[in-house]
Amino acid sequence: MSDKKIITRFAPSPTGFLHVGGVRTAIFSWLWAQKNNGVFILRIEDTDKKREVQGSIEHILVSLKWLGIDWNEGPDIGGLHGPFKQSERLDTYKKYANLLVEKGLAYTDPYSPEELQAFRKKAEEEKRPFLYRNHRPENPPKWEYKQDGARPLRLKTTAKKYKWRDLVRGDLEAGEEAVDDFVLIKSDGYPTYNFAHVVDDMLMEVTHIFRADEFISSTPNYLALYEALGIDRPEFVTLPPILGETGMKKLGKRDGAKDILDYQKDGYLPEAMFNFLAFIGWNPGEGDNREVMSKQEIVESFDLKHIQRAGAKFNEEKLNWLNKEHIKKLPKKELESNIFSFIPSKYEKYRDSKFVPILSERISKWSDIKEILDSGDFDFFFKAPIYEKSKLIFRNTSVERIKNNLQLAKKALENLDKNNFSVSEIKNALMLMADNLESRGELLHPVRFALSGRDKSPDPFTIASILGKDETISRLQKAI
RNA sequence: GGCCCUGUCGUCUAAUGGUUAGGACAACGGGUUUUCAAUCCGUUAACCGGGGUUCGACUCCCCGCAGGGUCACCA
Repeated sequence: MSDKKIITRFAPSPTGFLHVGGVRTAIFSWLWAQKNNGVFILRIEDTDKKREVQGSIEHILVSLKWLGIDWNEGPDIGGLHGPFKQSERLDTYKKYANLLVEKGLAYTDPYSPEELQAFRKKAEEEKRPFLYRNHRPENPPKWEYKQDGARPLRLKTTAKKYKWRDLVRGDLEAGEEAVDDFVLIKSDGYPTYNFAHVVDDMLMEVTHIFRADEFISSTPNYLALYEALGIDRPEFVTLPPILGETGMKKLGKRDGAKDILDYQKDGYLPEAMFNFLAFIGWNPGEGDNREVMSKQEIVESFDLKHIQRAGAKFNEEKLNWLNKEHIKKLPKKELESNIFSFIPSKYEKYRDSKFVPILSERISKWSDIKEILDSGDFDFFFKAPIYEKSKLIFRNTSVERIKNNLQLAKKALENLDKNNFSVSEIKNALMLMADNLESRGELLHPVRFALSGRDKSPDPFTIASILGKDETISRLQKAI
């Protein structure tokens, strides 16, 4: 590789939200730029006025920022290679379109949409690929650029095989059926993606193009355009598809490709999301078994060599696990403030440091907190439990004995300092008692049940500590 | 149908001719001072098939098979 500055880009179209596939592409491009001290450009491909969705540019910027993906040049901050919205670059496309017309490499499409459709239908019926160049007009009208109602402009291609190198897939080639006279400028005066991205990547000096593998089949067309414009090819880095969890098909909106910001709402950590997405189609390889990695560690380890070729299924279970791992790494303060902010206001009473440990070990994402509290499993902390006598009994210990054991426990706890009613103090006191008995369970189980009134709950020491000395003693007395 | 891509445990993957095919998630079993959770330990589980090349193939070649992509005035 030369000492040329590495420049990558992410070029979404503002047609809605960013889903995991798009973000993954952004992450890989970003990583490669970071890794090489290069430049990462954000470009908005708003050439399809019909599909454009209001507000989606802002939404995209917010999504990337949430994940900690920043750009050196982009629509909001400008930069050397601007403007960064294709709708603001129409003169540029027009200029290069004219250049191709002058060279005799582009021509006007004289057909109506209906005529085209008929050609296409015929090809399909004959089970042949549709090739526009089979219908190339003899004497096309002179091309006229108009904002609207013009004739489309097409590239005049040569039917030939193309070969190229992909940094992930290796040497690729395609038959001449893969090349066709595609549209450069649409009848509304806007360029197509196929034309605009090639011109822009050239002018923005992009060195590496990261994109998903559905673009492999159109690469010969791009190669034809590079030739026509007389420019060098950039490097191609093809990413494997992300597949839906159910099938083999590419993850689309239908089978759950969510807005990446939905994961923020669900309470996933951006670092975990980044980590997870970076590992869809990449890993550090070479016996490096790390999976829980910080963004910085990923940047340092990132390479093109270990980008996968085969598609990978989106596995939410693993995402949950990974998110939990990242939660565990959070500093105490940050853990607490996150948990507090995800406790719904009607459960405000639970916004207390005492609840942080028992909540944090039971969740894999912040939104699980609401589920736990909604389930009522923790209600007993603020509501006196109602006992079902049979559940107080431990195995086949007699009622008398249980009562006696509860008395013992109560006595042990009464001796503790009210102001130092900590988990470890309580544990010491109760264990001392329990160890004198036949089994620890015959003391610990009734105590836990007396405090919680539930089959399942955190351990008795933790509950007692949260309830405080007075409430603990009172519940024990009630149970007795 | 043409062109093209892909193929290791259920899932994500390591391995670049020589390993008892390794790790992680999930599942299952057990331990950890009673239950849940957490944690620790362990178990089950894979090279798509068939031919070659080679002393030796998950790794290289060929032929199949299966899955996917693409054939837009969408990106």
